[in-house]
Amino acid sequence: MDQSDATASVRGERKAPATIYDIARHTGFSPSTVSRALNKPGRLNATTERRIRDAAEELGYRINPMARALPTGKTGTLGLVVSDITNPVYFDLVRGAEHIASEADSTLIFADSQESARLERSIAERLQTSVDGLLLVGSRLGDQDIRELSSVKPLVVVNRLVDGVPAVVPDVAPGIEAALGALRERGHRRIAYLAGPEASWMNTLRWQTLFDLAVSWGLSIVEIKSTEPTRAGGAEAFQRIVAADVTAVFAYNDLIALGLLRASRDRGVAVPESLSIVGFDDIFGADLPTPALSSIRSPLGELGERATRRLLTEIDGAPAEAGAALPTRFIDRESIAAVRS
Amino acid sequence: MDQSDATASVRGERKAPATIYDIARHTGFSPSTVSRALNKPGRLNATTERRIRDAAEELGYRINPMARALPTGKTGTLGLVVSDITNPVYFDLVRGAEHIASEADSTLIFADSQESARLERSIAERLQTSVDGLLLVGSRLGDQDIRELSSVKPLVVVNRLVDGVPAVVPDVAPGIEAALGALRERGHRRIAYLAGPEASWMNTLRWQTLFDLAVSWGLSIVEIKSTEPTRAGGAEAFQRIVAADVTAVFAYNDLIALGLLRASRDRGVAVPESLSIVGFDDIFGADLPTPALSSIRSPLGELGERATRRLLTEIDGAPAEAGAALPTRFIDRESIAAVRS
DNA sequence: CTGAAAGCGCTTACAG
DNA sequence: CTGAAAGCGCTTACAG
Repeated sequence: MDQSDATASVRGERKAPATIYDIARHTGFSPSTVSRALNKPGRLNATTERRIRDAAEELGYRINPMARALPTGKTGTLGLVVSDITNPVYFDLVRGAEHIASEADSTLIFADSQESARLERSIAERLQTSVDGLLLVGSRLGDQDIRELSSVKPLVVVNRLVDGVPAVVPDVAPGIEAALGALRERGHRRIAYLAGPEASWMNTLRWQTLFDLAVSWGLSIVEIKSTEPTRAGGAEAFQRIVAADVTAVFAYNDLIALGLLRASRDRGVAVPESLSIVGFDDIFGADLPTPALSSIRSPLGELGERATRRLLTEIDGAPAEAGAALPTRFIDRESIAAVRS
Repeated sequence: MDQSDATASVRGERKAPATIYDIARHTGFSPSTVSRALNKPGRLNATTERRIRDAAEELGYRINPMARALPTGKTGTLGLVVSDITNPVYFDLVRGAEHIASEADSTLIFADSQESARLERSIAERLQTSVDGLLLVGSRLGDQDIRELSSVKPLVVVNRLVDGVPAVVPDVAPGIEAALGALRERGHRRIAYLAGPEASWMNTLRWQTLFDLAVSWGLSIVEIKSTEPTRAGGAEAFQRIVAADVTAVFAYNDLIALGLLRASRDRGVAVPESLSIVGFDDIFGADLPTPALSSIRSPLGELGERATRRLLTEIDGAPAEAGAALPTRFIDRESIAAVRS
């Protein structure tokens, strides 16, 4: 229900917020002095600073960030645009970014491109004029678009590499190697990769890394398309997985893996006895089903921290420091087992 | 790894973005005319409008929303602050809000208060000067704080009622009644409510509604505290649930319910045979465990739409239209069963 | 230590 | 239909 009526008491009574001019009038100082008192503590006569601060407090003054941004060019806020704010993958990344942003006294705001490249572009452009820098995670944009955005304001992409733009990505190899190794030890020889969106850079990286390793180990490996990177997409691929006659499958992400897991159970294919499944990302919920999903986890929190730090240095024009690799690791739960002989 | 070097190519080459003055110079018209051409299509000589638009395009002009906001007081953006952006509960709500915002050509930005009232207040204050209105969902703030925020700019609270401020909340009764009814039919007489945060208005509403109904039906009902509204909090409460000697428990939310479910299984208490569990919110993942969680679902998407529409009318100063009730409903999956005789 | 002035990028009465 | 001017709220050289 709406609580429509209670509203009347507030409506229309909104008083214009106090400005530095109000404080100036109130204290007899000039607006310049007020501005200094509020922004450069210690640079003024202590008592005038005191009086101005008190007046500000009394009048309920809050700085107008947009008015400040005009002369300074700095908004004090960072933007994080994700391809799908509704995807649990990004939770830790968000936390990491928040952590660093707050250390730097920047406000972090989020925007959601809802998996649409068109929307992503317009949101990023829009946001760009209102923030000091942008974090683009899981971007669906083309390299050229990203480069153009990057040329107008500091920007760092996460989980993707684009020539000429700062990026931070995890090292997927360790996790994949551990998972594939665990499978090989358990006798698996025929493996499938259930792919993600073709436009996803990360999808290509995962597939390529897995492919190279499997080949070098003499395992057979096939890529199987999925319709969408969701549980529905995973379920939909079930028949094609079965038809491919593999004993184990890597899924592009946990959503797909979860969908496949469920479909397998529903259609009577036992996981992990008849089919081993490993996902990517270790999202919220991966440990919920029976069997719990084994998954390759990115150090998302650190990715978020690193990316934000990178963005901050980019904004300051400071040189970027090289960072250590951010290795993925394999979280082995219950969805893989020895192949039946 | 960081891709530090590739960056050099971009660094420092950022050209100042084009302004309407650049366009003016470029076309020979005045800035006022440029402004009009860009904002009031049709009000100008068609060919001058054409030429100005072409020049804008050519120069890669993008309006500076903050500069525009100063004289107009309108930013064209709406803010949504959630108590925990990492909680799957809000997914549908976000989608609903996005839907309405985009229909109104407003940009929706998000901010996360990380379950901290202090942070929530400062973020809300900060954001308020940069948006046309604010949506506060699952606020941890006191009524008075919310009222103060509401007095400076349009604001609507979601999932909570505060005297004097526009709000939209679901009707929890139908879902609770259906769930409790299902339990009663199956012979349950002793019920527990595993509570959420005391500061949560929604927690109080759920408990109160459940309590009143149980009492009126002659069922016994107890409230059991939890340490936090998470899976860990649910697991931690397991022993107290067992000690309370109830046959069914309602959990404040699905996170708690999921934690309890898992703890029960781990400690050898069969769900639903020995203990029936029902959660709230039907979040992502509720259907994943075995048994799948039965849960009371809010029409979150509609809540988000409704709240955003309400905010928009508040911004326009239009009168609010009363809305129909937004009933919850019971999604009965596998976590409840008849009490063993 | 403090103030007057110019400027950030835009909009909008007010004239013409 | 178009332009000159004032103003939105702030900051920051430049003087004093």
